[in-house]
Amino acid sequence: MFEARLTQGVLLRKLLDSMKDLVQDANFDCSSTGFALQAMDSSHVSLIHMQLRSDGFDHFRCDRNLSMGVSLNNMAKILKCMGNDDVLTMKAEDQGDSVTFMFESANQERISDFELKLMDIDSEQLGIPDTDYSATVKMPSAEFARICKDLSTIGDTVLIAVTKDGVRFSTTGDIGSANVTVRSHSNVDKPEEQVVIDMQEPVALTFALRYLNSFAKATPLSNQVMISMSKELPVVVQYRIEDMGHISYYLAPKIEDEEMEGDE
Amino acid sequence: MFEARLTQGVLLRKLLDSMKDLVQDANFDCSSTGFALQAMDSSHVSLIHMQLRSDGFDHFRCDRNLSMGVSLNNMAKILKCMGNDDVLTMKAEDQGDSVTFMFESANQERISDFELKLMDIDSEQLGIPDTDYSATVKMPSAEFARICKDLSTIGDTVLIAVTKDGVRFSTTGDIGSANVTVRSHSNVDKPEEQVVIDMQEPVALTFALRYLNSFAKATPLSNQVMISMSKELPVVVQYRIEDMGHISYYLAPKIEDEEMEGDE
DNA sequence: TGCAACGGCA
DNA sequence: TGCCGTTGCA
Repeated sequence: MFEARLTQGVLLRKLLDSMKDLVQDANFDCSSTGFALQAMDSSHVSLIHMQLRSDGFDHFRCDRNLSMGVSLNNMAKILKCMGNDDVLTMKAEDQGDSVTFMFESANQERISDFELKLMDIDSEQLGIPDTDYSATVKMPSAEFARICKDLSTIGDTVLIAVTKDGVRFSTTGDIGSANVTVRSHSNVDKPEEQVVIDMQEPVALTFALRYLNSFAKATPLSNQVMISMSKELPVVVQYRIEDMGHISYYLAPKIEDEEMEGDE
Repeated sequence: MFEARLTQGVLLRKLLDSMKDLVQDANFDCSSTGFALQAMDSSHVSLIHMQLRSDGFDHFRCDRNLSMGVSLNNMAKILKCMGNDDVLTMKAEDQGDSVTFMFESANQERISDFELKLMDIDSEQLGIPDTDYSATVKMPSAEFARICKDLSTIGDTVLIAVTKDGVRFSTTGDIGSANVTVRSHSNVDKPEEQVVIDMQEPVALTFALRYLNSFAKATPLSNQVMISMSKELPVVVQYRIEDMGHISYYLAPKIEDEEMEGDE
């Protein structure tokens, strides 16, 4: 059987809120390693990969590898019924057709359990190559979200250009154009505000803002986001979940990079 | 060229938010005097006149008079991308077809520039006669906004009647009628709450609440509003922008003044 | 479905 | 007083 206890149950709710708009149904893979999910979004353009390591849970038991197919929307609905400070326990039998979510309020005054039916879902598990990226930008997640949202009022795509000093987000649309430049900088007092650029060589790639805005739904999970890019490869937008794992989004670049690269 | 720097960039955003619902497209007139706009609303019923003096800017340069035609909606969209504490710089070439808005975050960590295409807009510049008004009421802008909003749930028009002691706002509709009377009073400790009436002779005029409610969008610009009236002349609803200028709205009275004047 | 105003909390 | 979370509207 599978049983996992998470004191910060709210984490799983945030995870579901950050995935359910992109993916309808998906398999959660439970193993002794942890609790993971990998899925393409409904339009088969972007890929989500989420992983919570077993040692991040307060209790974790998984006798046999288990693949639980769920409707992310319905699972999110159930997790909305959890109190903000509730402790979450998930349980599933090896041959069962459902998963149970138990919520315990901090003082045990209220205990709820919700059972969600499982579904059979075909899933192609894609191998994600472990790439050395040309450039990685670590920046405040809220700032990244804000930039993507702002630029979507002007255009549909964004050119992300990384140089060693900073990262520039640019777009063009009917009403005009926009550039937002964020400079690399550290602040010892406020590490959550730092912008760190780790660059082997400059990269500039164009992406559909629509997807980046969906990825930014994960902002509540971490106050920093890591954006990794290499020429002609999908960008990785990763939010680390402290002491537990991460959620990462992959999105292939648009082709017109070079054309736009010279724009101002 | 034209270049103007405003530390409180948020002021311009508030100005646009207060105009964009009334006017689609308009010309901003830049001159050594300052940055101004005058336009009729789309239904040609009311008039907006906004003026920011050059000395209110932190830097102001305008080599030649320039008339920049913009879509207020698009300009407002761009200004929404500005951070609340950002410093704003506007730039336009004399013969250019665009204006650039640059936003600098307080610590220069983030610099954005947005380019907005200019448009050719016919504008009849109306002369606004410098009238001595029969009565001027200065009152808290939030209170004026609240009264107009409240009265519009009852009726479509408001009779504003000024006597030396106070100002009465009255309306009538299908479900009943309403009067709100605000008394003149000063409070040395809280000047922003004072109601000052400067009256040569009593005035009572009727206006469409719909427009007053639009004017009240300027409430965030100032905590006081000045309402000036003379018999049979358009009312002026003016919000002062500290150390910089003002935005004023003009609206002609309805004709049925005398009929309603006796109403209670 | 996404944004804006409002109210509650820190 | 400022920020966040929620709710209501477009």
